[in-house]
Amino acid sequence: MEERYQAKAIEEKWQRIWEAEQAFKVSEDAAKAKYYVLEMFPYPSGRIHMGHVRNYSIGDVVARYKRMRGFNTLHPMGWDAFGLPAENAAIERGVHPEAWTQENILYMKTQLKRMGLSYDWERELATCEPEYYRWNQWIFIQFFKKGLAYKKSSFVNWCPSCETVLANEQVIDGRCWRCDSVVTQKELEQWFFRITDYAEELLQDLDKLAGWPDKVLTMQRNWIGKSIGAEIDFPLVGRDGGLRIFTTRPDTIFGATFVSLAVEHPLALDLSAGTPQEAAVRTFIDRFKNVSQANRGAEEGEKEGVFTGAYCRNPFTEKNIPIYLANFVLMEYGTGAVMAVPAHDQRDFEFAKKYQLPIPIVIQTHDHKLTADNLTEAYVDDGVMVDSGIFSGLASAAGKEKIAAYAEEKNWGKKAIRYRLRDWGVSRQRYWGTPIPIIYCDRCGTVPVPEDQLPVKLPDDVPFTGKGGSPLSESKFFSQVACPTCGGPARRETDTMDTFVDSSWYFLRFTSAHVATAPFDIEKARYWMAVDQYIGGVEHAVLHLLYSRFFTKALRDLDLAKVDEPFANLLTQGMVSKETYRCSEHSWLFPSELVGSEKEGWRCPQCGRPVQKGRVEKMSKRKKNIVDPEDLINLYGADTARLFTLFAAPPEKDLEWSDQGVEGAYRFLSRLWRFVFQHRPLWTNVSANGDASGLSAELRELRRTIHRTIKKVGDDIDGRFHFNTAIAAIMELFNALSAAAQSDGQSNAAAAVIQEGTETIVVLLAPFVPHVANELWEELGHEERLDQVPWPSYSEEALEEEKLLIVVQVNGKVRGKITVPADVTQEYIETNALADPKVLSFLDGKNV
RNA sequence: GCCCGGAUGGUGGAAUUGGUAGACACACGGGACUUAAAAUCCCGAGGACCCGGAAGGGUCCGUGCCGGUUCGAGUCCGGCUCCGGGCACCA
Repeated sequence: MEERYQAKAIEEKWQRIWEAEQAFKVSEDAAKAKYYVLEMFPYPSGRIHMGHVRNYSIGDVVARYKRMRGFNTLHPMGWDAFGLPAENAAIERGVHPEAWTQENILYMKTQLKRMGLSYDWERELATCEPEYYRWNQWIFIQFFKKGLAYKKSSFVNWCPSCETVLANEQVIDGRCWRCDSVVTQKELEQWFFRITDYAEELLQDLDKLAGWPDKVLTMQRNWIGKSIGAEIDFPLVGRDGGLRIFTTRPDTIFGATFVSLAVEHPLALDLSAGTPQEAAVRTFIDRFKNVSQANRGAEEGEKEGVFTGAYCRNPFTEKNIPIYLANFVLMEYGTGAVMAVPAHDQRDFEFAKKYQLPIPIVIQTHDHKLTADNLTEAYVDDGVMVDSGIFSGLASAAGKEKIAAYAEEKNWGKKAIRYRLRDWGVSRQRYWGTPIPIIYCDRCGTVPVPEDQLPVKLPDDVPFTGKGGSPLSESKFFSQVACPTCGGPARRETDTMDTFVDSSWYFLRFTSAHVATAPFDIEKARYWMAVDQYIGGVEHAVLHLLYSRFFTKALRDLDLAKVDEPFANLLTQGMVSKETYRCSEHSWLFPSELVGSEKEGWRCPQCGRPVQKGRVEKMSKRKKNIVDPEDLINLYGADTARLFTLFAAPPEKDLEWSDQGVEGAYRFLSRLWRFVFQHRPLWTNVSANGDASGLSAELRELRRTIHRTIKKVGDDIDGRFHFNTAIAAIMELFNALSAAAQSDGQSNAAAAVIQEGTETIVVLLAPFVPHVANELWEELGHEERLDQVPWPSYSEEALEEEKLLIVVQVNGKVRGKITVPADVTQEYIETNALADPKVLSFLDGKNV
């Protein structure tokens, strides 16, 4: 190798070596401590982007570091390969989703390999392969048998223009994400997973996840949304039965002056039958029933309702109160019926004002300042119960308990707990997903596909039209099937599964990626699970991470998984952003398109208008602020790309892209490279034997710096993930070595310490910039691959300070600095500190 | 509206437990090398002010704003402002 740093040749060389030697292949080894580090696997969109580079660079540092620390380290990679873009490509360009996906996987795999990521590629998997998705189907059937998968009719988001169901996350402000049509509601038969069975455990076990960011824990807690309250029956007046309501504020029940129902409530129409209100109610229901919840208020939060003509009795006040339908009541939460307490609930307050319903105060502030007249908004805080019969005078907190207990005693209702979490609808009317392995027979009903007939493969005779309905039903042979139970004519389910199913257990599959007889090998999973460190974007804080936790628990209850939680530690990395440029006339512009200069101001290439440097935003094609990792690798090499993304910001923070910063990273590697080749000739006769005796004070200090750096870099990587400060410390050490080499590069003693320092830098850099570190290690005359070198340990003896700098503060302000030998007494320091003239000048009186 | 984060030089960011604020890097300025440029190397730098011929030395201010605790606060407490994110009629 020559004296110029040539990233391309070095990187190709080491990637070849790692491949040939299967350097990162692992298997179970009971003798070694295991470590499982996993980055969220990518969707094969075509090319990797900077978010991937950042995510996988972070994971690779952890993997390589843990390996050097002696852990048996599992670091796999695969493809979340089902999903909509492949189907859209098929519709728009006539490529089969399978071909499109495989091509993308192939290309992205070469890109990842060029990053030098230390994956065990033998465990590679793609969720669109029948060998993978057959186990989605198998798990579905196990869930079905346990009642965890079930079918029910439910309202779904429906785009009338695309004629398809939309997932909640595809509805933006009540409109379709693709065509911008107003989303409606449609009732469809859908398959669900009973995730709500695990609501309480999913909530409780968040406390076990000490290694997760608080932010994510909070988001999951809110998503599960546990509410404690009571269900109480309000008997109907003039007919049998009652309305069961759910409330978290039973203490306000004496203030309930009406009841509100969702338009979907089963009794909604029935109650008005035969009353003068019937027509109005029918109109109201028709107006709202197909409108998605997000679109039900004409304006933000506008309350609307209609009287049903019917009454029910508040069991506590024994008064008859009217029943209304209201546009803001949700059928899916609670019971679809709400006791309305206008004085103490803002929605009910607005509703009562609008329809002139009474607003009695039943919770008073402690200074009794609420009156019917001065109430301008609902009083929703705690207080003292008033006008509440025998409960008057109780604090509202105590009242909640007492009222609920009283209702239970009288058999009017019971204490109840509700969650916002809904069961997980997994049916998708799509082609490119896992076929749901169910057969419908007129005689036998809903029958799962027998396990020995799995996988139910995707048919390849489906036209891709983009029209509504399930594409699988267009296949000539797919749907028609003999009933597995009776042999009679039957039809297959033609919906496919939500792709989140695929990603809910792939981390288990990685422990035995190619086992053909089970979703994963139980013993291997027992060895590797849980994932010790999971790394990915915060956008998955709820859905993917919650579904994976649910799957892990459900598979545990099927005696497959042996852990309660899949991911012991979670790191959510920030996004990669860059400045944008925008012309008022011609929208977003690439920086390279701009004309003019930084000093004179940039102008638009089309209209010549001045262009302002815009906000720093997440990299996106639309905003033209992307950097293609491939260009970066071609220009500087993978090591530079890795070094910059790791150095520019701590992993959990957003990273602002800087082209100059990349240059800086490259310069550092070049400088190190040159340094090694320049000084190596001096090291042929010396060896770093760690013997410090006879070294000058300067060299002893240099050795101290070396060992301090070893300690700091280890501490920074381990658990803290402060890669930016770890790299900064390495740079500091390098600066110190450079300075030493310049002032005293000739003596044998100095050469030995500088050699020790240089080797230390190369080893410490191995997790961050593996190619150049490996190459330099070899150039330094080492036979064994740097990947196999253990992480260096620091010497306590070398760390020991001989002299200490003592900062003397007077009233918190630095007034003097004294240097003392490390082994002196307290009095010695005090005496010297008080002898310092500067300190003295600030000490008019006594010292503390 | 509710719940989480965050705010430190020209910029990205350091400061791990309340103890020298601004490590490291980028950008910038100056110098060396060069016919020249690039590359490389060296030096400088928070702000205001003071002493000195100079090298240098010193004082005060300074971590979004106001207040508090403490010998001492970027760090802890109370009250705001702004920015980012999540949830959003959940009874």
